[in-house]
Amino acid sequence: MIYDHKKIEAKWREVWEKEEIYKTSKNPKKKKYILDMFPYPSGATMHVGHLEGYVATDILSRFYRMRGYDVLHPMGWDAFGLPAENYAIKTGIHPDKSTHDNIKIFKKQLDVSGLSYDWDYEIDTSSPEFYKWTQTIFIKMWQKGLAYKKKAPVNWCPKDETVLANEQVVDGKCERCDTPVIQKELNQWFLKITDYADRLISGLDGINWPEEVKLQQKNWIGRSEGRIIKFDDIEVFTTRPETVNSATFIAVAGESDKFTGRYVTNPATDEKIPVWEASYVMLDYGTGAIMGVPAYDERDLVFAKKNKIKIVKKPYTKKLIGEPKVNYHLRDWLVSRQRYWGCPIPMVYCKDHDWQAVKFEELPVTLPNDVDYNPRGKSPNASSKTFQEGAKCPICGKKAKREVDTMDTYVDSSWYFVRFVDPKNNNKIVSVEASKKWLPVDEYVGGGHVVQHLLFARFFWKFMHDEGLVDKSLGDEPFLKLRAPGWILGPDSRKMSKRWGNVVTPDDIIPKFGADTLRVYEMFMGPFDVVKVWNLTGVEGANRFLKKVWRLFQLPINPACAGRNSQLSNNEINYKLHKTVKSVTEDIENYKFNTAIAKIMEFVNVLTVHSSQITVHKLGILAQLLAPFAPHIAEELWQNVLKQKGSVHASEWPEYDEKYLVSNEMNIAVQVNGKLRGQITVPTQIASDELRVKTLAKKNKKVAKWIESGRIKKEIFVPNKLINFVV
RNA sequence: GGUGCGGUGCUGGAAUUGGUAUACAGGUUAGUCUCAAAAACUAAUGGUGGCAACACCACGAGGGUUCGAAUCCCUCCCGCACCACCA
Repeated sequence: MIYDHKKIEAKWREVWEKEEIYKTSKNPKKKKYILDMFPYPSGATMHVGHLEGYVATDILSRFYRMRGYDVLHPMGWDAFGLPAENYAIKTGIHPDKSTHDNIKIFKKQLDVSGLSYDWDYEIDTSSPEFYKWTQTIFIKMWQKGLAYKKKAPVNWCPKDETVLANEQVVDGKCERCDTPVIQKELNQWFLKITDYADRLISGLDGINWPEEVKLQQKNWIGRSEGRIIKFDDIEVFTTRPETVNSATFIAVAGESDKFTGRYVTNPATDEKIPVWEASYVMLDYGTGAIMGVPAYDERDLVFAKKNKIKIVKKPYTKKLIGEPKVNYHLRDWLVSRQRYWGCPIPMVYCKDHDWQAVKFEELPVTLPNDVDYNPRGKSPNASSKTFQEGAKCPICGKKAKREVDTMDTYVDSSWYFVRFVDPKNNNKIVSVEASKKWLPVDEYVGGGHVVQHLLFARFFWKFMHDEGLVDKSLGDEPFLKLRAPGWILGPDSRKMSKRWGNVVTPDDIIPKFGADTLRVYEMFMGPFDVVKVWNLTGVEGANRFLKKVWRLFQLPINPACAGRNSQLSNNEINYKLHKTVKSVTEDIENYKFNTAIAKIMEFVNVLTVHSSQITVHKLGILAQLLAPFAPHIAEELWQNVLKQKGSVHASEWPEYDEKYLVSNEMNIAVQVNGKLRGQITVPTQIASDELRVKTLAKKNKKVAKWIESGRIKKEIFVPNKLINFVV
């Protein structure tokens, strides 16, 4: 029988679905919530890079299930967003239709990859059942004063005709279309994330995240401690108040560098100093004005020299003046979007009562279908004839006007992981029981570069936690552990893109090699978190490995002749078996999937060479170790070749026994002056006996040659490992 | 400019509580099988010298600590990522 991945994979996926082996426990005892960052179902198909993280969480989910954990491993769709709307403008196809068509394709791709999601927990942020609760949370924030509307200069993209958050402006350009962003005064809704700035920093200490991602969060928040000092009516912010007596000018934010003609008093010296406009001072940081201290600050020095301002260097003052103040780079989050395909902001405007929230029982405020979503500088919802129907002030009951803007899609992804634990609850965002059963997220996998998503999601969680919307006992961080897969580059070492024609999709690989090969290759490519280059010969290598495993299982099993035509004793092979189980277990826990596979390969090689040692027991363990990585072939081998009862994925993960991890003999390295000169093999019992090892080592011919000429000055003995003679 | 991460065979990478460098793959070469090819299998594969035993040299470069350094410290070079007039 040859390895026919097509037959095997389709067959087992059908069986798994019928037998519902991935259904989530209703009553978890030992829980693990394992989560991917959910995808935006775009028109471009998923490529092998997207799959990397999904395979990793699938391996973890299968592994922890086998270890007796109750696992929640859901998947859903970040379905609102600009691309679907832009597509609609171009083609006339409604975003709801194109998005859901895409979801079907994505889901199919995930399925053929053998991913063990429980689709009963699927969510879709564009469904009224979901966004009803997005609106609920928005209103709860408004009630707490955390959502407010104000006129503000905002970043405006003239091409997309929408405002952008600071985070969506890259080098002064729109992150989506690269159009230069302009400033425009508009009335906008903001969320007061700045109230949480300090907690968003301090919370990082207790969570298991990559240091670089934590650092990015800290930089983004950009906390700096300093003082506000008054120079007459001009306030400046400084982090070095002790240098105020050396301040020789004031600079306020301006377009070009020029003297204003004004002078103000330096409160530390009582001297009159000039007020300048300077382009290097930013309007929206601190007070928009600085004190110029050319003696201690490089940029101030450059400015002073250029404009012939005097430079004075005095020792620091001991007495600090001004008021202590903490400044942040982080701004309040602008969430209004003048767009259609998003969650409507559930607010109404009443002439007498200003902005009011729609009553909870009237939610959701649904997106109208009768809109013209061509951009005309205002929200498409304003063009709907039905959208304003029934809008009334919750206080006086008179007719009111609905907010026509929608929310930034980052709002949806800021709390979706909460909804996943109780996705069908019609009465609450999430029930207390469900939140206590599963939250917080234990393993979160996705791009570490998404600073904003992680910051916003932590902010929402902290709010929900403070308000008791999720149980307070769950702590105030939502993602206990985070790991980010490294990019997979195309075969030409460039980022996969249509433009380069170097996109590799699962459909390019699975029909020919199978999902198991794809999964094994992706995990074997290199360390999970580093950038890797796609290489087809590597895929063939992974396929060769699975074929080799297949052939190994076809060999006759005959325990009676074990040890007869093999140089390996039972003890030795048990040592290798148990060591493999130990390392694979530890490697999976630590996301070291590449070395886990390498160790399985080593064991396969051992069994292939010493085929007389093959037993059902050993092959069974091998199939189990392989199961998280290559679920289909493992199942076929487990059930059909080894005739085991039930699914390998429902079997109990093998335990290793410490007693087998001690072999009979040990290799001791012998060094002379730190250089390896020989090796001796000694019985394990004496491997830590310095005197006996020393005696044996000196007798070794190769070693003797190097020590005969001189007297041994020193001997260093590391038990079980090595002995070093210094001559 | 700042901060962080990294640099190991022909290639991807193992090895980091200091203790036998190059696990596991990929590639290449030779061989077996075949009319031939593919597949599969076997062997070799860091460099230099040597028939060989063996020796010396190699973990970006240089230095240091140590009996012993890919691993720790210092200086420099290179690459990647994020932030960037942040007062």
